[in-house]
Amino acid sequence: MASDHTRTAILAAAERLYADRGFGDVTLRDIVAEANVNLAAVNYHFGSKDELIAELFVTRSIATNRERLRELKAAEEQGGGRAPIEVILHALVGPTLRGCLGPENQRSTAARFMIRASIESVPPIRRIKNREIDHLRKFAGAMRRSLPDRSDIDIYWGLNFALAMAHHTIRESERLTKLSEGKCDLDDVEDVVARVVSVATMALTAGRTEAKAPSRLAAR
Amino acid sequence: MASDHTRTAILAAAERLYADRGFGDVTLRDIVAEANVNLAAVNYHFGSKDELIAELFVTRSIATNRERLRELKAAEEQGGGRAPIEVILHALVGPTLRGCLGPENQRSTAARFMIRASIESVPPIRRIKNREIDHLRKFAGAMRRSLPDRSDIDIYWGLNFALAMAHHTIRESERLTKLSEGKCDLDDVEDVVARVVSVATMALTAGRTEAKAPSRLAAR
DNA sequence: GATAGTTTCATACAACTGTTTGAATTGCAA
DNA sequence: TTGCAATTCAAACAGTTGTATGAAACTATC
Repeated sequence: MASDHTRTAILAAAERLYADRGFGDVTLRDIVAEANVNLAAVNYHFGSKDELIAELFVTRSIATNRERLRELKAAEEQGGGRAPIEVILHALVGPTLRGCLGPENQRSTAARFMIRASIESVPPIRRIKNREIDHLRKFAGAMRRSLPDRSDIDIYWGLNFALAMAHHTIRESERLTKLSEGKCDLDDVEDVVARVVSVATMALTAGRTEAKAPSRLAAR
Repeated sequence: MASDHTRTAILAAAERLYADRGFGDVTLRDIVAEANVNLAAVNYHFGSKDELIAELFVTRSIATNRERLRELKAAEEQGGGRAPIEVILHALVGPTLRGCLGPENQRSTAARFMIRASIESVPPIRRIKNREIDHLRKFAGAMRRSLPDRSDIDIYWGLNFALAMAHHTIRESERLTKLSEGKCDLDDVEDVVARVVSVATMALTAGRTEAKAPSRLAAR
């Protein structure tokens, strides 16, 4: 019951501050000042600072994961249980990239928070990330169904590289912009997604079939 | 002058502790206890905690960078100013991967420290990383010479993806092992390097020439 | 062996952290 | 209104942090 107003205000303020300044130098006192609530409110409503961070991260994580699985499921249903590998990879990296890149001024606080979380990775967040493996396994399964002639090893490496490119591009987007002197346009999110998916697809299909047609050809 | 013994002991102890437990929860008191020196010694010899961390990181960084440039230069000289793209990529990701992967028990403290630095990225380290762009530009230059028909945009994206795969694999090596149930062997460093180089090469040469022969064919 | 410069040491300091406390206030039901 | 629970609040707490101090111990030079 109750208005929940304080709770909400703390969550919003914390997300904003963490997104802007990182976990390292944002204190509870900064948060409650920004939220215009009393210092003790954080411990009253959340138990501890770590639980506050965890709640923020979990909320955003399950939103992203749900989005990913929604795309994946739709693709597999349409393909009769077997989706093209590009579509699977698109479902894997699309939601994250779409959430975390794009014009900075229209990037949501939630997105900027998740970028921070991927850069700094404080203990409470690291604990949660470890539980993400089950979620990734679902994608590995879909990839195996899509490319039944590829070994598990190759599947996992492909999955790893796809996530690598997506996350690294998010983490180091500033550096890539500076390095390329603006030539790499990170605001064109769909182009970034297409590049990541394309390379990951090549990684998974090289020396086997054409990149375009995931097939069930010869075994290794 | 002087024996430098204290200085050295502090550096060694700090590197070991940071590598094992992360920057977050290693205090100066932990370090001086491990090094068997007085608390004030850190400030006396290094000025501040941040300067100690910075010194550790720059030492290791320039070692890695020197190694990378050595490989790159040798390759370009042998190729008469133009090295095959695979060899350039090998010089880019090889030293880091070789330093940070491999059987855990024979992984150097320096390597484990650098992994930490890439995961946690505290302020003094972040400041130094920003100066790494000049170093990367040298590789971009070599890649451009190797693939003169590719646009700068593609070069930078290829560079970005190569670093992405290498660093992410290091950062998340534990997770990949767990996810693949040990099927992906991260101790076989040369296999990992080959995989990263192979995928990055494909990314840079796809739709242009065969992956094997970096050539000077038709323009885009 | 006295002197000057460097290095070590125990200790204190000042600031900041997340958390707790217990009293005041609020909101709502009877 | 009365009573009771939920919430807010100011204040203090307990712990830790990096840093500074000034005296002691050492080292090498003359």
